Amino acid sequence: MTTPHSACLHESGGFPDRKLLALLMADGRQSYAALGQQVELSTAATKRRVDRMRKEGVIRGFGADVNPAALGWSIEAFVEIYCNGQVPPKQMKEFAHAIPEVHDAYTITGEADGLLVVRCTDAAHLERVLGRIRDQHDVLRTRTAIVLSHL
Amino acid sequence: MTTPHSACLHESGGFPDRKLLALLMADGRQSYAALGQQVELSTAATKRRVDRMRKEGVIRGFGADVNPAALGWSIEAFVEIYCNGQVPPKQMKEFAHAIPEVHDAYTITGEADGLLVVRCTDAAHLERVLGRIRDQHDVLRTRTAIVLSHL
DNA sequence: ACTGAAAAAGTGGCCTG
DNA sequence: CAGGCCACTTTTTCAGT
Repeated sequence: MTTPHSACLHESGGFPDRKLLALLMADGRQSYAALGQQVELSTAATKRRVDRMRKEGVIRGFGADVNPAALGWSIEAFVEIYCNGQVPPKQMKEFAHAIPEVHDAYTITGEADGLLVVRCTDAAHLERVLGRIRDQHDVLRTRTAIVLSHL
Repeated sequence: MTTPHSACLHESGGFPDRKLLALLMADGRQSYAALGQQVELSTAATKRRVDRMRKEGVIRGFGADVNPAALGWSIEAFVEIYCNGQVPPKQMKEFAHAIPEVHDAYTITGEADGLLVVRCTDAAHLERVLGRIRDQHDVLRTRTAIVLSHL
């Protein structure tokens, strides 16, 4: 579910909202006062807009961008999974949740049925995780691409 | 460059740092006071730790998690690119920067040479972007997987 | 929608273990 | 050093216009 309930920014007055989103994506800890100056709105008006966008699901939340290497996750890999017959997204989700090294999971078009983003501490760890993925029911095979550089 | 300068959390005293990172990843707008309570540290000590982790590059920044659909990006796709000979990451980076619909770019191991994460407004838009990617020098072909669901 | 006052959060100094 | 404490500034929040 990528689109929760309401979706697109209504065109009327959508301009400050878009700018607010850009500013918040660049620095999610800015004060409402600072944001307000940049969009030429009062602090209160700025906060109301941000609160509304949060309630609408336009803003899903705020997070920190943490260097994975600093936490010991030195290897990142994309793992395509090829399944037996059709695999409902629900099942994908469940088994992705069961493996903590899986940081993102998608169902996709094309040859593969799913795509996992996996983070591991080292090659041996990745090998073990791939084994666990392949041991899941209905997973026929995997195709792994290790990230060499992130641009 | 995924690892800027210093990297791993020093083990001594690394515990509150890890917890802080987890808390900040879950909600990057919490106050230092609230964070401090959860790690049983004073407000000032909490801020000092967060500031240090920012300087060290452990925390790269803070951002808002924005629903792409709300901005009109209704299609997301992974595009593998297959190149002519070897392609230096620098070149990948340059051409990825040249196409604004490319939101992430990786060089990877395996059959493909690179992987792009692309966001478009609709199928026609995606088709145009794929055309532009294929028109780049040294790009032999692409292999696209459109995201059906994000788990 | 703006204003201003009260409450809360951010920031830096200083001292202790 | 890293942590707690304290004073000072900025920001947020909530009244009453």
